[in-house]
Amino acid sequence: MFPIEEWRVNKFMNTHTVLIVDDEFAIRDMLRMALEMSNFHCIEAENIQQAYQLIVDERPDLVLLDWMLPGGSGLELMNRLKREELTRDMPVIMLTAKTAEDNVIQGLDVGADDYITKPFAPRELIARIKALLRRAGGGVEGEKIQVAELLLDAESKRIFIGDQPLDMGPTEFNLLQFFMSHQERAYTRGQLLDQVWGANVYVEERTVDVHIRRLRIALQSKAGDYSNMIQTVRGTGYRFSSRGLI
Amino acid sequence: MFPIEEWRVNKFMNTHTVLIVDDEFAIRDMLRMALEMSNFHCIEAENIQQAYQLIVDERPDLVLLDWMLPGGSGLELMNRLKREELTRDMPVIMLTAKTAEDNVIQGLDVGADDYITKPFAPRELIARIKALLRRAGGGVEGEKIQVAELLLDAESKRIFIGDQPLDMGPTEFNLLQFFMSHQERAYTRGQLLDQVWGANVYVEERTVDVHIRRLRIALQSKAGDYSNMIQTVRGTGYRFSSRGLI
DNA sequence: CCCTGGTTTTACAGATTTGTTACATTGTGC
DNA sequence: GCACAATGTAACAAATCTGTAAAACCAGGG
Repeated sequence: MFPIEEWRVNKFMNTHTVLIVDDEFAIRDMLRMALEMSNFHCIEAENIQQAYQLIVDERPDLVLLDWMLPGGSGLELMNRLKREELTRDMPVIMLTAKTAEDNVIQGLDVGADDYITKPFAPRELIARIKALLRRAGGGVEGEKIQVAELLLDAESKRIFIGDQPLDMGPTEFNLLQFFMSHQERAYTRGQLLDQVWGANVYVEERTVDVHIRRLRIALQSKAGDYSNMIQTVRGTGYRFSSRGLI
Repeated sequence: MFPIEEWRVNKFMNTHTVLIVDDEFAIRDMLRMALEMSNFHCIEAENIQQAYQLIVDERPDLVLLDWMLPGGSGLELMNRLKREELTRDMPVIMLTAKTAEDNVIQGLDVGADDYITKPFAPRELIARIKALLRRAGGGVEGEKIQVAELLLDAESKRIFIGDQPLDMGPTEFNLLQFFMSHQERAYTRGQLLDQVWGANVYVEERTVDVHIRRLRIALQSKAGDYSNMIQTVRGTGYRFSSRGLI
């Protein structure tokens, strides 16, 4: 396989992806600067359409949304995000230019999770982002999920059975992480692709099977065999379940 | 979302209908080619009137709509679709050309569920269509129905007696799901075929008997025997009842 | 530029599910 | 009790789905 330590050091380490939505290049650049300083990974959009695509495709952990955008306010996007199941609980911070109190109230009303008025101190922005991410679940510190002796540590990106670390690839890890945080529910291959790979990536559905297999293999270790928690749901897809088979 | 019958039919036949709206024959042809390669069923319209007609008549699963159309832009159709209850949930992908002129509208959110700019790779189009169909149809209610110790968990697609999961095929599961959500009522074989198999599916009525038998067998487990809840209504068909047999 | 580890595609084998048929059994009205 | 219709059963071949191995592909590091 591969040494786990190594890919842990890549750019996805324990970084969160933040989508910056603003039409002014200068602002985007400034924000990117500030965020990357604090180890966030940034993607940018300059209009609503681009933003929506990126949100669906890349599933950022948080959205920084400018209130004023040409051709439809950020409010429009906001509504849309809150309307759809897939994006409903993605945290959004609204950027407002002036301290018009109405705007602030409106922004909160539509479902923005927080707001910040320009100009602002980078430290404040970072603080708010971290707070939101923490609140959104998972948190910057990384989560741990345990089922019986099987322990997933999101922060270190490792899986243990007891205290024996398992060896598996990044995709297998992500798959397992998704499964362990969505137990007892059957997912189609398509849904798994959406959730684990990201929407709109073009890969064959059968690819999922292959990774499922590798995950199952990885879950069989001297310390214990948890491979039967990854269950096949014939005609549908797969499911993670700590309850017995059949 | 979609009426359940429709969803089932599509699922069963594994073919979705896509309406292509574009005034240029060449484009329509190209799109049709790409789509049929991936097992989609295509219908075409070259103007808004035709398109609307087809949408109402044939209820496609998804609409591919060109932005530039003679005699009223695609925007017009878009608005209409989103305004009407009947068509509001129909996913629409907007085709936009990447000319400077069109950049003006780039930022506008007209309510399309996704956008793709010409020229595009067929693979990308297919990927986006699939993702969208998944999102549209994926709102399946995750219900749990319990009768005595018998528990149907739609989300995980499993049946339990107590906490012992049962083993049965997909068709048996669907059959039981239908029965458990329509208890105390007799259905003819024909009705069951319509409801569980999907409308306009050609299978012998006696096939139902066979699946009823398989379901009954599945409902007999060490943990309990619920097979007598599937009752024969002589001269009519079958019924699910939690009250005892007559 | 090649290596290397990881991912995706592909092809095929094996397993399960499914619809049908033929035959057995049951129930009903006479 | 008989005849007949309706339903239960078992077996089978076709269709589908999943598991698996291996080849093709890709990106990053030397």
